[in-house]
Amino acid sequence: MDIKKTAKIFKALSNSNRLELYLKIAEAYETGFETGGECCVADIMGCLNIGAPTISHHIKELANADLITTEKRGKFLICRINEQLVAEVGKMLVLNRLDKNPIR
Amino acid sequence: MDIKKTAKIFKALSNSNRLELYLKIAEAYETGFETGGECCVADIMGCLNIGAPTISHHIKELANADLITTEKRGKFLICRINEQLVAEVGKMLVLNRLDKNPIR
DNA sequence: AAAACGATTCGACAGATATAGAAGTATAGA
DNA sequence: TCTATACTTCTATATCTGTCGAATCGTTTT
Repeated sequence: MDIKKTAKIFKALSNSNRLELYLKIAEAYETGFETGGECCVADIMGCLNIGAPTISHHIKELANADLITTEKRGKFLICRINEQLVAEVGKMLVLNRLDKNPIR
Repeated sequence: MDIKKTAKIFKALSNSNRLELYLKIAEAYETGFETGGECCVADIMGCLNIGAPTISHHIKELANADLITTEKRGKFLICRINEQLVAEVGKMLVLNRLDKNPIR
């Protein structure tokens, strides 16, 4: 993955409210068996202390960084985690020094 | 780990140059057997197209997020990865839905 | 002691960001 | 069809950020 895209991903997670937003979606994704792991904006607005326009803006940023995907269903916006990308980023972060230099 | 601290870590990695800086340090850390995995600012200045004051500033941000530790040795500043924190963040990012919901 | 070197601090500034309020759009329900 | 709901768009603003040049500091070399 290229540096600019990676930085963009981190930037999307660099704001407390946006990170919390992301974690809420991830949580719904992990626990949501029946619901299919979905999460809509109104659910979130209650927990976070920010207005709807701001949430809308944040969601767009998360989607723009490919961290989530969105889908309009009726009047709701459904958010889902982009599982693959998240896994990729997670791997990239972790050092593998110990594998290369087993003695240290 | 608390949300604010986590957001701060991501913010530290959210700028291309700073991320590259971090990766350079990580690289030195991974390959640096003889050197002890250290890395000084002057080494970096060559690769990145930014001035010394900016690098100094970026390093402080990385250190402030606990991603790296620094140590003054003579006129050099030595940077090292905070291996433990990085591993922690990496883990936090990864979803564990599959473990919880093995059927899906 | 003087010069060179590596890094830091300060001040400035253009550009980005988070947020809100007001108004708008589209869908759902009565 | 009217109203309510869920979300978006637009606009404005206060704050934050990345970067630089100039000056400075501490260490090493000559």
